[in-house]
Amino acid sequence: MDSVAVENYLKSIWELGPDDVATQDLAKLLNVAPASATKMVQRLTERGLVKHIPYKGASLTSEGRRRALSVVRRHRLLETFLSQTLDLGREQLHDEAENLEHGLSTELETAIANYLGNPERDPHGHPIPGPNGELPIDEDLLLSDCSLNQYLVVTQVPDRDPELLTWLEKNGIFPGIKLKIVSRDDFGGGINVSLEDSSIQISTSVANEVYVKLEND
Amino acid sequence: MDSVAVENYLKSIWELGPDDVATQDLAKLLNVAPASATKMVQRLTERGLVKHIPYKGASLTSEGRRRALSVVRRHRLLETFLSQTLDLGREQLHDEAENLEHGLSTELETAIANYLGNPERDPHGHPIPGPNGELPIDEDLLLSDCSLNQYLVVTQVPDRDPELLTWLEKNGIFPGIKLKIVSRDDFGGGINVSLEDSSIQISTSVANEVYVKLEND
DNA sequence: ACTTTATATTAGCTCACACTAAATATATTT
DNA sequence: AAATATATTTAGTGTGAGCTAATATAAAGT
Repeated sequence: MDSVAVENYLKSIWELGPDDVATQDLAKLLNVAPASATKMVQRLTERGLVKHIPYKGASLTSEGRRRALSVVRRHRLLETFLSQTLDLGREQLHDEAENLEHGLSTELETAIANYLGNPERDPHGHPIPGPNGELPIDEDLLLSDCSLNQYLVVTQVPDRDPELLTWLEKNGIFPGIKLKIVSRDDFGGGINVSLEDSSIQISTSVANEVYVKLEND
Repeated sequence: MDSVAVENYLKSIWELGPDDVATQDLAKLLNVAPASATKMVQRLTERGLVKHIPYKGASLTSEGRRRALSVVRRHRLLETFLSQTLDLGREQLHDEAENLEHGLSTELETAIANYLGNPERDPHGHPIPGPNGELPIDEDLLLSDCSLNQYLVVTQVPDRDPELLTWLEKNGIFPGIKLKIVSRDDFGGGINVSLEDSSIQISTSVANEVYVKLEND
């Protein structure tokens, strides 16, 4: 079984991937010194889980990817399970799942998946990999890329930043919500969207983390 | 925060306690070499969590006990939570809780406790310590100590051995079940009990792990 | 009381995973 | 193209937690 550290590295490389993951980005995400990340990347390369081109970047081998997606699956199933049983705010889910994911046995993973009816998305709208690491193709659009006046439905919000998530929640932006971009401020100033019964301004950086689909899909 | 290893040692010392816990027993319970257990006991003594008299045995300090009971609380809450949401067999619960207990944050612990209505016992009937390490006095009687023909109710069954637990379950022995000892075989041969609508023989070693109370309490 | 046996501890090693400081590559400016 | 800046890797350490082999202590048997 992979150690907690190994699981976290694999997951992080996957999140930063697909390739040329920079040592520094990895180190920052995991809160370790860059040298520590280099070292671990080398260990993982030894084990055949990572391919590393020194001074260029790291990427997962197919086995590494399989294991990374297993962690992601456990994480997202746990988020879904916790949000469905206890009622925690969407913004607490991430950290709790992060703590528990490493201790979830295959049997319990399966039991939870069955209990939930094998969901395809977690409460943030992120797709849940299958038990063998299959990840459905994600065709969602970046909110910031959409044209004006299209009828859109929010499909995914970011999960890592509780502050941001609380803000989004408070302003009615979460998976399933319908909205429309009504105008675009010049010079990267953000976009103005109208929801069911409110309208708000969203900065470009936030709009870059929200995914949507066309309403009639 | 205590490491997983430290939490496991504290919990095991508590389980084997209250005092003069033998290095060997600890090592066996944790599947490590005796020397490793000695080493850890010394580290814990350094940290003020354990009192150790060399060649005699180890015991928890009050702070050590507090932390051990925190682990036990998380463990038992998780068992209860899992058994209530998913329906796992009583015999799977222990191992799953064992894996997850170390990753349970205080917030989630509280959320689960509230969700469950702050239960006092887990599915095996073991008392759940309070959030500050208070453990209610356990007045249950050992089945093997009870007299013949008393009306008894099972309160606790062991949780560590899935085989045994499956056997007990199959023979109708679990918390809440009423029974009566009808006779006692000589020379440690066990006891014969009658349940609602069956009667079985229970070996002394098993009867030493089942607790009961008088029916009218 | 002495010897044997069982149990504990110490000594010395190993591995995983972190760190800092120093060295080396690569990228960016001037 | 040289000089500077940034990113990455190497070298060297430390700590936690495990192991085996050797030694010490306590308990039991003669």
